[in-house]
Order: sequence, then structure tokens, then C-alpha cells
Amino acid sequence: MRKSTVNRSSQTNIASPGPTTSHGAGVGRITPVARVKLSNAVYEDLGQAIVNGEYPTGSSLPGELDLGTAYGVSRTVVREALYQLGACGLVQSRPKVGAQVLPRESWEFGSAAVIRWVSQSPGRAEFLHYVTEMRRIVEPEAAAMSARRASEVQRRKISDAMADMRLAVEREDIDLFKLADENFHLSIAYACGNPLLMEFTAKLRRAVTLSRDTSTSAINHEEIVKQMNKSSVDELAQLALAAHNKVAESILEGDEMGARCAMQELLNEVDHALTLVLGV
Amino acid sequence: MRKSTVNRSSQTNIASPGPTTSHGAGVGRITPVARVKLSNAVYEDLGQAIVNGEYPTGSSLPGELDLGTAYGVSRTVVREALYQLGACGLVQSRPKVGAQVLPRESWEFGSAAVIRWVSQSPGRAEFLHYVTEMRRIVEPEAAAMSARRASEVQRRKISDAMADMRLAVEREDIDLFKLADENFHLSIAYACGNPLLMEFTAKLRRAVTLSRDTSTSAINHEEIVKQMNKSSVDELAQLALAAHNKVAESILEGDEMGARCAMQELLNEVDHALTLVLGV
DNA sequence: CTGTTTCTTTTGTCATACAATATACGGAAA
DNA sequence: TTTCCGTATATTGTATGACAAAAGAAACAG
Repeated sequence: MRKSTVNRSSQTNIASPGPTTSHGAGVGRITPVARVKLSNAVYEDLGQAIVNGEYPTGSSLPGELDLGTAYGVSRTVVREALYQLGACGLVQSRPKVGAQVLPRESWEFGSAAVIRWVSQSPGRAEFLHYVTEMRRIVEPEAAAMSARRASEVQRRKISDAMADMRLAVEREDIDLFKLADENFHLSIAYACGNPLLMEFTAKLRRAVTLSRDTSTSAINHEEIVKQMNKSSVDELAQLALAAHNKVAESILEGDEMGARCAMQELLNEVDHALTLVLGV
Repeated sequence: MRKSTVNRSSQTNIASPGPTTSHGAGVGRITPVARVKLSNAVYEDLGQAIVNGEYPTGSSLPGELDLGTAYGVSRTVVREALYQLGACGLVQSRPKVGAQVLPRESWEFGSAAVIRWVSQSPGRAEFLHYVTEMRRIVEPEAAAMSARRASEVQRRKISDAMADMRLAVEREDIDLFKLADENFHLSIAYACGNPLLMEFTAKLRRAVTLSRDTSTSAINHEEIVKQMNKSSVDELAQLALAAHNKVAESILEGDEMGARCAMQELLNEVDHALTLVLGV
């Protein structure tokens, strides 16, 4: 059983009976009270734990009362958290048997929370592989649809993202590059005109970002450069910039086929780089 | 405010104060007790109501207490339902302001429940349009991937579904045809080897089925036959059969490109037929 | 050993109480 | 009159206790 407690303050809040009035000497709490709902905190922690595999499929979570004491919250809060987990398809509660972890097939991978948990779980590399495969299916089509249907405002956002990216390469600002990259792909998703495709693409994108940010293995840029047979980080950046630019230009020109192909090419590179980075 | 009550028994359970002991004259309850969790019943009803547009975006649902009396359940139950809705991105609760309906962009269209609600809502035709568009993107790829990666067992399931479909056309058994069609597409999804693609395809498929079954407008087969310039229902069925068969054969032969193209062609027909049926 | 009954544990539901919070109201100042 | 600010108030967030219902576990009879 997990023994972490949700952040209410930092005191030992195992079954603290009294009310939450910050009684006594200030127990070094940083945040004023950090007004997050306790249920959500428990929901997040349990969800991550399940996805991490700490509770195997078919096994039962500790009882509601036990979870309550473990997290230092009431049974009410635990139940509310469990109901949220149920809505994500992670668990199912039955009397006497408790909340059982459902098989992965019934997990809602479309849920933002599940994606977040999986992207930060030990199994994220495998997940990312599938995500990348999906991106190569949907993003080229999203680009093509954007080329056909993007509004004036949406086109502007795409070109704005490109401008940022160009600037980032110029200044060798990696953070700005990441941000521009994110905006680039998201603005294409938003321009495609299909809310389903939009949401799905955005979530795939989010999974990539989360996985990457979770990977503690310091990314060795030099190593990537070498493995991709490029002479310098700068050359790699220029390459990426060109690939993105081709996509943007095609979309702005309304060239469906061009946008599709350019995006395919771009994702080929991304896939390659990610493989090197994460060692899948 | 909605005034429907969840099915516990059929008595007028608006604000029945006492315990659930079926006091008084037997109020004609049919099901013994219908052991569904009340929270889930409320969750389903509220979810459908929100998706149906009965609570506009940004508006607040009635208070938890009011909802409780309206449904004849306790506040606890209402809260558990609201937490599930929150997990789907439909609402967000805040003190004093209540559970506000979030904009459609934050709805989790990947959630099975949301798909169910949308597919049965008045706006299902538009949704189905987007679903069809997505199918034309992902299913051809799923077919291609299946052609490359399907295991022996999975290939068998595909050919089994084809056999059923052939039988259905022979016997002019529409229900069997629907079942076989469902199995055909699902078995391809399962064979593709990517759980994300699998889940997504299955859900798109489910949305189609639900929308179709919800459409009360009796499907006029003759009309469809006429509009598609075919001479008879039988000819149309033979056509569908041939299209499916081509997909199946390509997959079984391991012909990626063939499978992709065959599926594209199949979906073109499906799209056309659906348009006629639902009058999009 | 097997089938049945009873027991016991855990969830499902209800009710109540209080704390925390955000809107709404009302009064004071400009 | 208008604006700003504090207070009032209604509603959610959390805790607790109680009981009914369900289902596995144990005890028992055959």
C-alpha cells in the first residue's frame, strides 16, 4: 500500500481528527493552503500509481477506509477520487471486493489524465512509440485538411509559430524552440476543422511533450548530432527549421498534397530523433 | 431544471425524506431493486442532458442539494456523479458558483461515455460527419498495419467475419450483416498492433453504430438504392460484400497498400450511404 | 468432500455538521 | 449618483457516523 499523503500542509496528517484550522506553530507550510481539492489530489496520486503498475490488473486497491487513513483524508474524499478513476476506466468498485484495477484495454487513453499518467510512467517509452505511430497517421492528414480549410486567423497563427521558431534557431534558444514547435503543431491541429482530429492531435502532442520532459536522462545533443550524421547542432536545427517551414508554406499556399508530404517527412525526422533520445 | 428521477423504483421519489424502505402500498415497482449504482444513473442522465444542450456552456447546473431532491437521491450521490462528469471534462465545480458546464473543447471526446452521449444527442449528425472523416483517416492505416502485423488468430477472426457477412448477404439477414460488419472492422482494429489506434478505431466504430441506432427515422432502403443508382437492394449488398472482401483478401495476403486502398474505397461507399441515410 | 447456511467485511447510500469560498448585498466615501 | 469595500449569505468542500446491501469467508450439515 502506498503511504504518501496528499499535500494539505506538511504536517503528519495521518488521521488528524481536528478541523483544518492551522493550529499551533506554523509548521513550515510554504503554500498558504494550496487550494486544491483533496479528492483531486488523491485521484492524481492513485491514478499515477495504478498506471505505474503499483496495483496490478485485477487486484483490488486498499479499502476506502484504509486509503482514507493512508492519505489522511475522509472516506468521502476517497470515494470521490475513486469515482473519477472509474470514469477513466481504471477501476471498478464492487461491494466487499473493493476497487479493482481494470485491464489496460478498458483504460480511456483518450482521457487527458490517463495520457498524463502514462506519459510519466515507467512504460512511457513504449507508449511514446505508439503515439509516434499515431502522429504519423493523423498529423499529415491534419496538415492537408488545414491547407484546405484554415481560416485567415489560423493561417496567421501558423506563420507566427514559424516566425518564433526561426527566431529560436537564430538565437539558439532551445526553450523558445520547444514552445514554437508546440504552437506550430497545435495551430495546425486547430486549423484542421475537425474537432475530433483537433483533440486527438493535441493529446498526442501533449503525450510527446510530457514523455520528453519526464525523461530524466539528460538529452545529449552532441550524441544525437553524431548519430544523425550531422556536423553540428546548428545544422540539425536548420534542418528541422526547413522541414517545418515546408509544411507551413504548403498549408499557407493551400497545397494539400504538399502539406501532407512535408508533414510526413517532418515526422520521419522527429521519429528518428526521438528514438535516439529515448533509446526505444 | 430536469425533473427526471433515477430508476430506483417507479414511485414519485421527489424529496422522499424517509429511508428507502418501501413504505406504504406497493407502488408498482417492476424491477426488484435494479441494482445499479445511483451515482451512475445520475451521471448518465446529467451527462446526456449536458451534451443535449439542456445546460448551455458556462451555465451552472442546479445546486447539489436541488439535484439531489430532483433525482430523489442524497447529496453524496449527486457529488459522486458530478465528479465523474468532471473527469470527462463536462463540468467543473467551484464553491458558491456550482458545477459549470465547460466549453465543448474541454470535453473528452475520447471518453466512451461522452461518445455515447454525443452519438445519441440531437447534434449526432454533425458529430457523425466528423467521425466519418476520422475513420477515413485511421481505418485505411489500420488495415495496412494489420496486413503487416496481424497474427494467425487475428487473421482468422477477420476471415470469420467475412464468412458471416457472406452468409448474411446470402440469407438477406440485415441483423447478421450489421453484426458481421461490426466484427469485421473491430477485428481489423484489434489486429493493427497499436493499442491507441485500436481503441480509437473501436470508438469511432461505436459512435457510428450508436448514431445509426438512435436515428429514429426509419431507414428507407429503397430510397438509398435509388439514390445510389443501383437496381436493387441485392446489388447494393453484393457491392458492399465485394468491397469488404477486397479489404480482407489484401490483409490476409499481407498486401499493405492493397489493404489501405481497399479500405479507402470501402469507406467512400459507407460515407455516401450514411449521408443518404442521415441526410447530413 | 460437497452443498448450504450464516457470518463478516466492505461498499453503497443517507444524513448532518462545519469550514472555505465566491457572489451579492449594503453602506461609506468621493 | 457612482465607486469602493466590508459583510452577509448561499453553496461547495470535507468530515463523521450510521445503516442497508452485497459478496466473499467461514462454519456447519449431509
